[in-house]
Amino acid sequence: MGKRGRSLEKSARIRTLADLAKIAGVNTATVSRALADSPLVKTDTKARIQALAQEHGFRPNQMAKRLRTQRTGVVGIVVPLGHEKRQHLSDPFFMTMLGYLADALTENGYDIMLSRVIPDTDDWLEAIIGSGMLDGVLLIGQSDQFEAIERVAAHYRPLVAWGSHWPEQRHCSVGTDNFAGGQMAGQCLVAGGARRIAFLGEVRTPEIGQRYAGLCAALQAEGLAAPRQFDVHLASDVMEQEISAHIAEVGDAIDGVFAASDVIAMTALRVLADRGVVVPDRIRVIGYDDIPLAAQTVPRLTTIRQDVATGAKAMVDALFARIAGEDAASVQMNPVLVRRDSA
Amino acid sequence: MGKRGRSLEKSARIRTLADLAKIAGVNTATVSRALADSPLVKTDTKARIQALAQEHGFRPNQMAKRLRTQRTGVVGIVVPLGHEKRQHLSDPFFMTMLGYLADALTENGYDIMLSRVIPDTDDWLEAIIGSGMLDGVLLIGQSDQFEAIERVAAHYRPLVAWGSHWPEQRHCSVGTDNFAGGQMAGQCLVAGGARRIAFLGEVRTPEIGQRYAGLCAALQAEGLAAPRQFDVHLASDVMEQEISAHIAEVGDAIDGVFAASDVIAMTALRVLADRGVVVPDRIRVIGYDDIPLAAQTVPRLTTIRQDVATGAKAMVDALFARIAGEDAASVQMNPVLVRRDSA
DNA sequence: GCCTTTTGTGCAAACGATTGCAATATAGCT
DNA sequence: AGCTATATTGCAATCGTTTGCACAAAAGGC
Repeated sequence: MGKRGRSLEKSARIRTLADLAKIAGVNTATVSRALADSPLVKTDTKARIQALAQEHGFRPNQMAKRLRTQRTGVVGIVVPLGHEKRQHLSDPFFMTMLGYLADALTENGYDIMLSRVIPDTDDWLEAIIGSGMLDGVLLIGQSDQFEAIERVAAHYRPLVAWGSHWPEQRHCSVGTDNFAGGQMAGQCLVAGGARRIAFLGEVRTPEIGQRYAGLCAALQAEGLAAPRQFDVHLASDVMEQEISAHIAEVGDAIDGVFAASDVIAMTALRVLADRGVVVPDRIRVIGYDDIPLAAQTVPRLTTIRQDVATGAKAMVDALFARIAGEDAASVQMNPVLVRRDSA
Repeated sequence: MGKRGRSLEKSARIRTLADLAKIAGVNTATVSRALADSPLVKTDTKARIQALAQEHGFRPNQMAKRLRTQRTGVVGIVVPLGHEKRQHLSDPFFMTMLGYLADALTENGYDIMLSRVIPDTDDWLEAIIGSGMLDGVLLIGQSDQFEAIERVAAHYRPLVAWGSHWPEQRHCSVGTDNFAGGQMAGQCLVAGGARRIAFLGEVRTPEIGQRYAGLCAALQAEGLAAPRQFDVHLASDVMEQEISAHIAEVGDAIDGVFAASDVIAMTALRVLADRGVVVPDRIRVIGYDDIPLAAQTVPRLTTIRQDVATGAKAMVDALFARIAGEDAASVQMNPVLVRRDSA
């Protein structure tokens, strides 16, 4: 006839080290060490405490642990959306990257804190870092925030960004050689017979800007006219209209399209199909990234592959090195042309 | 002699409330209240302290704050991958969902902790919850972990899952009526003239199982034969081969395909194109989800839309209610048929 | 047996914030 | 001026761990 009816068997829940210490008849210190599997505590005491913990489903409070150890075990993954306010966290390339990063981090016992940031104030990165919650930060893409990243990198080491690398750059970045990638795309289009080429994508961000630069260089090397460049927003609801308008504008004046990403390329493919333009016969199309779905389009998309898996691994390796206080240089990987049916 | 003091502008960094309190000449309590914009502290003191904090770029240590307040301000987003060990966090539907969830949570001042879990031990959810790091948990998909979720939901309230709802279910779920969606898909295929239908997808998870059940019901209502069902793995590198094999196996025996997700449908479209099968004339294809890229396929994919945006909002609303101690019922939304060109 | 080592445990001080309560300064009234 | 009500600020306890150090018990050496 106890008043508290529901706590039948299990007496008060074990929530803290102290609780557990009490029922184990030892000090919290011992419990703490036992759970950490410290060699300091006697083997049977350890076993007994661990069993007790298991039985009561006890898990130490992470907040307290982190406060005490000054190690959070959390790394932040941040997607800066500076140039693309309406974009949702949905670009398949970034998402695949996120998946691999998540894998690598979880494997190493780190938790992930995800932020999708629209850099409105200029201290967005400082805010994330200064919260004291993070052992390190991974940026997926530099967006148009190169300056902000540089500034922070000057005094904050455990920071690695996916993206471009510039000669004078201070922050650690991992990425493919976008200039080379752009060149390859250009050469591929030209080799297929294309002469008048359009580039679909905003060139304001370093990554895409370099791809565009590579394309220009390739065309120039062949003695061809500079490409026409069109801005394209990544928000899915406007992209198709924009591309459609651009294609309509250039009409027959082009015979090749280099899209800044596969999603853009796929949309372009769709728009061209609508207009009855046969790809690649009439217009050749090449994308960038090689997202999984790129192999499933009709026609299959020719594209420049960025190897996400090794890229993610490189990012995490670099980050761990920097967390450990070592130094880690930027890495620039080589993109590879994946020749399929669209160019 | 002047005392050592404020003249050293660049002196020791301000890291703690105490540091700031010292240079402000007040107690930590006042600083704490000032930064929290408490009405208890005098307006000018407040302003002075805030200015000082700003100037030194001071941000309070979150770990300490959370330990003290017992509120973490973090919600966990967990993607259970029970039935699909090789899947990376990459299904566009889940990713779009993640984006919307991230938006809604960040808007409300919550941080996100992302876990991609392969439920190897059966207390994976307990482990996540018991860490004391999370104010609440959002599950993106139930996978085949219905039992585990139910078990935890019995004693842990702030938990909301995307997925199916069963009559006897205890945990709060938000999702579309998958049975109805399956029915709609079936009816659409039949209305277009299809008679022998294949279902592409594993029926082990409740969500997809219900879609399949809906399809069966629709066919039965029309007096048609039961559909053929094929397992398909979500890992992108094997999916195409699997589907290809399945299509080859049934050969001319089918004239309609209902894919459990748009990604599967897109791959099916590709496979059919390879075989020279004209969609929808020879085989009609319908997908599920309506991911952004579904509108960009050739031919454009007919599909059953799940409204991610309102779904995510509903999940977050329910979670907040539950965090606040209120009760929130499961919600089941109506899927809608998006008729495009593939069926 | 006495004096070192070696093992195990316990004590208590951090970690850096928040907050109930006490204390003081200021204002408001006769 | 005297006294109360109110606006500010300070004190100190607390959140739940970890860990340096002291300490006790057992073991080893002579």
